Amino acid sequence: MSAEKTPIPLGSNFIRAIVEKDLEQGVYKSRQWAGSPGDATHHAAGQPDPAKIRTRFPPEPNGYLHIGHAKSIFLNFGLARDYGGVCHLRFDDTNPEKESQEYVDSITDTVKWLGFDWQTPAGSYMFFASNYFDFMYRAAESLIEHGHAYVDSQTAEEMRVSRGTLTEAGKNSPWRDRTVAENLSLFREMRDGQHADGSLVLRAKIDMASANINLRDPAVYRIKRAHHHNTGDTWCIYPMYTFAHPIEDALEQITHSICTLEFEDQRPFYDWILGRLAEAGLLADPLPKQYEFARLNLTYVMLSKRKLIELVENKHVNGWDDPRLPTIAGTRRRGYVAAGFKLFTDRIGVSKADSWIEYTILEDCMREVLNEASERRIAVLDPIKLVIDNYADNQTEDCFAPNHPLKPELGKRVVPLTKTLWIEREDFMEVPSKGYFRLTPEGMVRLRYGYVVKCTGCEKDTEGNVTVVHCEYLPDTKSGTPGSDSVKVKGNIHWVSVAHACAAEVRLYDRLFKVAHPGAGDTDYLNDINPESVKVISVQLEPSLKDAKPEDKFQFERHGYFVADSRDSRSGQPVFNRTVTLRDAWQK
RNA sequence: UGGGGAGUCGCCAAGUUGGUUAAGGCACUGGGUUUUGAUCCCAGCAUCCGAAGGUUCGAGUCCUUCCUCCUCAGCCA
Repeated sequence: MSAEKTPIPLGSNFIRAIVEKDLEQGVYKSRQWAGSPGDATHHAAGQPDPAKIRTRFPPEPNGYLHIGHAKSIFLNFGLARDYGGVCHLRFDDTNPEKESQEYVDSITDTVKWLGFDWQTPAGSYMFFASNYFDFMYRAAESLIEHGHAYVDSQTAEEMRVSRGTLTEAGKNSPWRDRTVAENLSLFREMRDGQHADGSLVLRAKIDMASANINLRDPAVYRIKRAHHHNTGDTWCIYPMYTFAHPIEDALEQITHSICTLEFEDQRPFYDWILGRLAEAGLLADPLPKQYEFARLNLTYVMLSKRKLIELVENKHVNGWDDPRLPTIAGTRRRGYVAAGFKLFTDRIGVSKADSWIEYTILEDCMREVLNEASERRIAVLDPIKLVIDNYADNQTEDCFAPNHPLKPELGKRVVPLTKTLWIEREDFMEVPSKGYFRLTPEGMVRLRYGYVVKCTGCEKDTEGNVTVVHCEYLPDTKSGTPGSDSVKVKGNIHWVSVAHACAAEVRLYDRLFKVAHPGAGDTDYLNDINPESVKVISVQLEPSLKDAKPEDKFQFERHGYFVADSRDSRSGQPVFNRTVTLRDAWQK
């Protein structure tokens, strides 16, 4: 082999580099897997883990997944797929007040739709943090027994004050030195419901003077009488995320625990918990490691979970699957496709730099896969009549339109031509602007898949609006016949026979926000909502579109990609949503 | 003013232990093909890596100082 530089693989990023290095050094070789999550003894009785690495996608079921989650899903599932590993879908359900089965269902739907499955020949990899509550409780007692945790009787407010500030150390709680026995019995009383919500809290005993505020004796268990969607009323104490998460990862033998940047400060605590539990023999090396990457920011889009909930609950949009929303459910209804999200995540990469991705990148990704995948159809969105004056009144003629210009194997369909057609209002200009090459008085244009026609004039209403355009066709120019292109024209317009057209509703969607960074500074993001984010219009479709089924996707030639709405389409009466326009070098 | 991060072309983003012409994608600009002003093809597009010093034969990569941005003070995740 020569000493050439090896080419950088496409999609290389710092996390893949870490995984490759770990694999090369055999860091995780000694891991055991017992077939299900569990503690050190559980896995010790298992087999060497057939999965080279384990990652996880750990959503809290308190909302719908959005485009930012798609980035994380492709990262985690993609890593597992590419390196002979497995990715767990794990519901991080440690706060019963915010979580629900509805959200669990929407999340599983979304993950499946994006193309991933936790059902494998080796078993199911869907887990719930709440199924580990028993172990977590045991881990908490272990911490107490080893002097690493104590029950604090301070109020939340007292705790806040004694935590100190960013620049001043905190003060020890007066309850910090309770004996192990006292802590243990108090903690058991907490579990047994003998204390009021919020009256006591279990805290890790680390260092109230730490420069890292997250290490100033963080809370690990709180009393909260709430019904849990999975464990019901079994518990009245629940673990905090910072305590629970590393444990969830360890029980599942996760190797690479990937999260977003805001958890970076939490990593020392993540390692601290795991270290203490390993010392106690509850967990075994090698322990999971946490890595952080920059979350997705998209221009013109709101990806804050809290604000998304607000938009839905305050009816600024129509539900979680409103096609203007960046939820996966919304984008799906808009006509976005999983392959487009895959392309998108590959294209934007993964790094630790805060960045804003231009929304057009996502749109381009959708165009790219939709162009390849979608059959073409004709739709006139802003119809005016075109009358071919020299065409026989009652004649109907078949024209043949290819279903996909790049895929002749997809065949052709018949579109009927008659004397009176619908054409786009914008395809005729009485006084053409510079460079315009569609229909103009005296001008010639081809009726796509039909004849070349010569404009002869137009009719207008009293306000001067064009109502009907007149033309004459050139009989020897029919598409597909010999010599049809003897007359060269630059313009090419689409049309639908008035007698055959199917009238339908189309929703033209635009961005939900009119500014690149909604709510930037201290402004209210609600003021940045685009009042024209949706326009409902009545259109004329070619006859074959009448039978479109919900979620059928097409390219409406010269317009863009459209999808039959999954909620409002009826048999024989489809409603279409515009997914994204075609690129247009003429306008815009 | 504490801790933890990040700064490479308009937007992303590769850049192993310093090694000689700074990947790639998107956008953009030219040109070609085209019965979608679409697609596709071809070409161009950072003497420069937040700034200033320094070490070195050689620095985006090492050292020093500085600047900017993000993030942390929930019994949320």
